[in-house]
Amino acid sequence: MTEDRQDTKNRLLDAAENLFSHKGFEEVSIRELAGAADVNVAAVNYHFQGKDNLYREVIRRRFIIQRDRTLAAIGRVLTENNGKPPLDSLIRSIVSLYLDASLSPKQDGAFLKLIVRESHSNGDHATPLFFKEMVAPVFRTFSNALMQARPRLEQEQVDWIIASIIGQIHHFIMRWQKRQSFPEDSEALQIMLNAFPALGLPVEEYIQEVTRHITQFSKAAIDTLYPEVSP
Amino acid sequence: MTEDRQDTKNRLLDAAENLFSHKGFEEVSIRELAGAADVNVAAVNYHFQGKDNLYREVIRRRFIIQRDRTLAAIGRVLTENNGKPPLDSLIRSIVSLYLDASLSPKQDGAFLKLIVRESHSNGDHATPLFFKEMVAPVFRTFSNALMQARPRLEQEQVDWIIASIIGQIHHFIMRWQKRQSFPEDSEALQIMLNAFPALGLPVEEYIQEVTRHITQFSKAAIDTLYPEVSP
DNA sequence: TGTACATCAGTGAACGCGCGTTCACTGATGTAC
DNA sequence: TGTACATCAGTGAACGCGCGTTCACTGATGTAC
Repeated sequence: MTEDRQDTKNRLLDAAENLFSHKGFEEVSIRELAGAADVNVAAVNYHFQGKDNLYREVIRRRFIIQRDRTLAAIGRVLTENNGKPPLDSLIRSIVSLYLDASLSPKQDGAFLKLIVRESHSNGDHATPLFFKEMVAPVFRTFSNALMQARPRLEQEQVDWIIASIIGQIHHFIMRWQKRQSFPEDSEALQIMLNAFPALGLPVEEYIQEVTRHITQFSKAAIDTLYPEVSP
Repeated sequence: MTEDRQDTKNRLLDAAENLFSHKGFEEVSIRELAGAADVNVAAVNYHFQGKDNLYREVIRRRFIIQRDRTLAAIGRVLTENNGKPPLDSLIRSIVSLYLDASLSPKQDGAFLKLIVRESHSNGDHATPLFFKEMVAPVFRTFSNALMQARPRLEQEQVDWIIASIIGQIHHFIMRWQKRQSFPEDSEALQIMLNAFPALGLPVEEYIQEVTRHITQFSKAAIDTLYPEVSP
């Protein structure tokens, strides 16, 4: 079968997606990948001409999926509200989409951690790709939707608002990841749980609570700073 | 002189602080450190028994300085206002302190990038130290100060507010760092500047603008969500 | 004051290891005549 | 239909490299008698 002939390549892609998502680029070795895919070490270079390319291929595939989901979600909020979406629906849809894709075990791999990782890393393995295929279109669409929701907002104000929302999303994703990486009885974990008890919740409830908080916090700020009705 | 006898060790510490701040733990090799300090490779192990310990020593020294500055700054805002600080003064003091320590070239090393890095890394090189000596006391003090400023706030609400503020701070620091790491004429940089023009400002103005934004955004959210006067 | 020894900072070279990559090879499938 | 050759997925072993670390050593300073 033709599937059989592609078997090694596909198994490598699957293993790579899983391992890269959970550990990041540098922390996964080619031998580890080959082992997980039950494949020879040389296979990575045979099929992908290098570790970097395999990473890029994994990343591109997932980023495009998430980008399309994001654009679709925003589009849905727009059409459901005849082009004038409520601010909180808009924010809520994007926040829950990203948290879900990043943290939910239902998702096919916690791949969106890669976005946070990619945002913070200094590496060049996939950054240009990430900005061109993910950041640019998502920013543009989200930005436009915000201006539909609040027509008096200026572009520069929207830029700042988006930064604050994305910053919060990343931070709450990071907190969850960090929490997971701690030994269950470590002092650091105690400190973390004490400063932020929500990290003790099951993941689905954590996602809900974070979504609720970011949405209401950001909406409250926008409503107060940039009121829509003239005084 | 006794200083001469400690010369190698101090030169290593200085070089380590500089290099680790700018590149992170994994990205700095012992040979690089030794080269920068004009010292033999074996010196790191001789003086610090390993790369990890050198890293921890650098980190501890700097974190303690920054922690004490933070506690002092919050204390100052409190005493200047007789224990009832205006919310925006409180937020502004902590935001500007962190941005300054992270991004300003006036600072003795951009060492606070280490905090962002340490927050997001999965490594264990200095994390317990970081949580115990930095996160815990700063959180407690900031938390108490917020409750002085808004006595009706409950602890759980304060936890969420702090997370949102810290999340924004980290994100704007990250954006600046990421921007610096891009080649001057890259497409990714163009996309970034387009989505967030403030990154084109000189660093001092960037710090000012970010401080202004986070402060007013967060204060507006808090004022609206948790109004101090009963309706 | 002089000598013997201990202590210490610092060195140069080498070690072992894991990494990404390369190379010569196998064995099955497809194609040409 | 049968044979010769090309193409391709996949392999096993080895290569070169940079890493953190170790080891035997030097040479200056401090201490004891």
